[in-house]
Amino acid sequence: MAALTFELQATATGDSKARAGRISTDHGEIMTPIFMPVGTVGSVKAVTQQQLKLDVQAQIILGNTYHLYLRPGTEVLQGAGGLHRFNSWDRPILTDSGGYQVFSLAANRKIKEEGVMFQSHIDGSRHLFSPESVMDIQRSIGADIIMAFDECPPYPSEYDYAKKSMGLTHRWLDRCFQRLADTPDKYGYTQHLFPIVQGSTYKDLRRASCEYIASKEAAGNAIGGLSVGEPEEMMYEFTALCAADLPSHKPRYLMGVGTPWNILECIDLGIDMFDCVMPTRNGRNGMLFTTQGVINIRNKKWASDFSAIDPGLPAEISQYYTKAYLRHLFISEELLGLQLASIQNLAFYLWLVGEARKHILDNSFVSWKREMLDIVKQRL
RNA sequence: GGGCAGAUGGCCGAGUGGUUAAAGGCGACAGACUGUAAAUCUGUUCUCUCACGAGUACGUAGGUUCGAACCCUACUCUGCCCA
Repeated sequence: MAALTFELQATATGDSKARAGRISTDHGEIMTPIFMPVGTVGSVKAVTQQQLKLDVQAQIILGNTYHLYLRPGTEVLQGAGGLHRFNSWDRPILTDSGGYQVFSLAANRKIKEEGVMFQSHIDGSRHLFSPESVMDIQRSIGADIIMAFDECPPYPSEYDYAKKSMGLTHRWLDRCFQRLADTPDKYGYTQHLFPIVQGSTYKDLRRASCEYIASKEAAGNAIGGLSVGEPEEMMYEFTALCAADLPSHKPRYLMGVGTPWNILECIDLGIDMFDCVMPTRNGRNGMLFTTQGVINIRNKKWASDFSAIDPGLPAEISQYYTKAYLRHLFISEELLGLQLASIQNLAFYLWLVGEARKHILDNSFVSWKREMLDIVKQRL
């Protein structure tokens, strides 16, 4: 079937590097810039697939190799005919490789040249993740876009460690490409590997990594190892550096970012794809992102606020339910609260990137972004 | 009418002579969360003070003691049992 293609539709003028584009996959199109809801274990927590389509307007969602490998396991996923059929999501899917778990499960793993020995967070059992096994697992999951197996070094990292880690990520990348070339697509559509730039917070390493990654001429390129605790300005600095060094005719994916203002800034720097747990996790913890600003819905001030959750957002639930009711749901630990907050936040994120796209297309991105930043950062 | 048990901070509940403004839980009030080990985690929660610190507080009133939430007496209230 068709290859993954990227059509660059517009680029902002002046200092802005923002662009609008269209990614075509065998499961449909993705209009960029885009935010991708995270559905680690094959489920965007607390949100149904119907809600993702109708309320959130999600175009592509994520899954995670490490988590899906542990549960339900590749046998079940293959039996289902891949993750799309398993979770009934017929639009594009991207799977992260487990590289982030090398970082977040640091206490339970050991990194070697061959790969990473993981101890399952579920039952403590030991598993080896190698570039080859991770490609095989992602073949079984069947995502449209699959990520290279990388090491995401912590911040801060010593130069020597960052350099060695980057080298390892690059060698693993070669093995990922090789394995992918050696194995067929399983479900009749094409899977595309995105390599990941590393190099921690060292400019020469980041440049070298970008050069190496770009030389692979992959369908799209990702920037990893950022938003792991470094100052926000530093994250922007390295995003700018990497975005400038990665090819402009391929989508650029900034992994794990971020807040609404992070996303606006990074769109400005030339990023096309984002993912982050923030809208869902923070939503479940009572933090709402709205077109008016940020709300902690558990705060007493909302107890008798009968205005809509977010009057400025087109999503139905944002209009239909009130802040006071949503607060009540949170205080009462009603599950519906988790669902409404998650949908609100995701719908807001998708609205935000959609608006950004509109303003890039009609060449008004820069002034719109400036106004939007102030609103979106505001604490209500 | 008699017997027994009990009364602790918004609530539940530990404490039975000094290191107790009083454990713990709940509730309440804030904060954190960035390729998800997260419907999670952290902090505050008698009054006054930015703080140091001071003042009040373990049913009520009195007493013993250098010192009492803790011991004694009376009273009030609550629960259970017997009439």
